[in-house]
Amino acid sequence: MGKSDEKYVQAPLGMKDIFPEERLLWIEMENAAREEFEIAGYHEIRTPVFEDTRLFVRSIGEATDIVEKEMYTFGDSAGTSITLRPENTASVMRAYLQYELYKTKKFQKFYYIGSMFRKERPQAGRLRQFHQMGIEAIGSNDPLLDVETIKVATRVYDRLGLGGYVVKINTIGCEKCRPGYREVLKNELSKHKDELCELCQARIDRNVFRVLDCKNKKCKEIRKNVPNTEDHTCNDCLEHFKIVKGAFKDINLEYTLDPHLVRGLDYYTKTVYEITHSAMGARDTICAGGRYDNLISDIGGPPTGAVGFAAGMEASMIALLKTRKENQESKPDTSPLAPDVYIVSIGDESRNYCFKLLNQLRQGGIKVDMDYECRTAKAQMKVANKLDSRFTIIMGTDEIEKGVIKLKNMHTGDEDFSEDTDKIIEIVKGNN
RNA sequence: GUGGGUGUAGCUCAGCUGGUUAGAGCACCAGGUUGUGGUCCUGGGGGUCGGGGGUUCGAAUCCCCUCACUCACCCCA
Repeated sequence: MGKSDEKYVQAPLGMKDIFPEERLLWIEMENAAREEFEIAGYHEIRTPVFEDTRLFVRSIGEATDIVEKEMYTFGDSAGTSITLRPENTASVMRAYLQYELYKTKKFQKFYYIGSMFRKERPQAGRLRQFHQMGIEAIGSNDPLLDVETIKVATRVYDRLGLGGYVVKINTIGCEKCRPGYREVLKNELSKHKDELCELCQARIDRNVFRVLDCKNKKCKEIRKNVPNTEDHTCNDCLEHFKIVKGAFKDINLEYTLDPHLVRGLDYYTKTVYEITHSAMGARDTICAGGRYDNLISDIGGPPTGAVGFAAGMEASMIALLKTRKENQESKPDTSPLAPDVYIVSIGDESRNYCFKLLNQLRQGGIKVDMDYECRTAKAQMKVANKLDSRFTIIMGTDEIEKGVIKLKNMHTGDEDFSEDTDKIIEIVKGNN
């Protein structure tokens, strides 16, 4: 079969397979996240991978690129429009609302880890099916929670040994002061419209805040003379932000104030933040989040303060791999995928005997495998070596007749005989 | 959606301005060692040179189309 064969099918664009070796890193990252999340009192919620399309349109915002052109939207047989989740926050809020969790316990903490879907052109660390892990603290306006969520994210990275990340924070105001600032920005920038890059000219009407983080030189020049976010933020938001900054100091967490930091999703209010990593290059955000006090009311619930983040797992992994490579971390002596024992069967007549032994050893908790290709003893030994098996058991007619098991230590080359399977299990387990 | 780059063996890649049966390293398989790995030696299998069309006596090489992958932009994690 060739790649031109009409039967040949490959994974759709932007979809990736993760094989056992790479999966080890995923497990490591997931475990680090789970442990830190649980330590901070966040518990896992698993929401459906698809939702009613309206949920995302209302929460993320109609005019965002995600909703306009990046969602995987289908009609089901009943004619309702469903969409593969492009992010998880909306779903968590929907669940909070749907089960009226606020009635029994207003304040709740959740975390999630899972696949998200966005139909965009894939590139480094960005796929159409990608993975995010994140936390949400729902039901409180406490600024301390803004900082808590950031601290939890950094603890996950610290646990993984990812150094060199930068925490950036900003406030984007609330529904009271944000519209006013939007108008001021529009007016100011319109005066220099001709000097702005083509993209920013469009952004003035579309999403004026985006001009603030444009990388174009001229745009950077122009916005220097534009009033700052904080000048147009209401007292409420300023006070909130002040407490946030103070809390950073209290727990010795470093941050960079980035007045140009904006968010692309409509639901953010007040504090927004990003964690970036230099190993990434052009697109350096590995984690982003903020407060979204209006999201729940936007989808029909009571006014409810909430804050959280989403970390891109592929992006985080690229950063992690790069720093590990730079630090030249030594590889473990034994492969985590290696079996403890590989059974070499000599002669077809011994195979059933070996299969029985294999199952006895597995019953005893030993990671053990054998040859299923009826290969020569030499070939089986090679496989054992390749798998990095610590032991081999060599069984031929001699051993079976004598009623013994021949155990070979692959590191030392020593061979031992034993009549007792339990003794074998003991030896293997004692040699970790 | 826009722009650039790349498609030759399972993997990483050679293959000069078109010239005989398309190569290397690694990996794989077998033998050397008739029941024993990691080193070494010997041999072997595997490619319609992404696909289609064109130019030519002759195309992996030049031209066109197409597909795939990849990087960047937009946007976002």
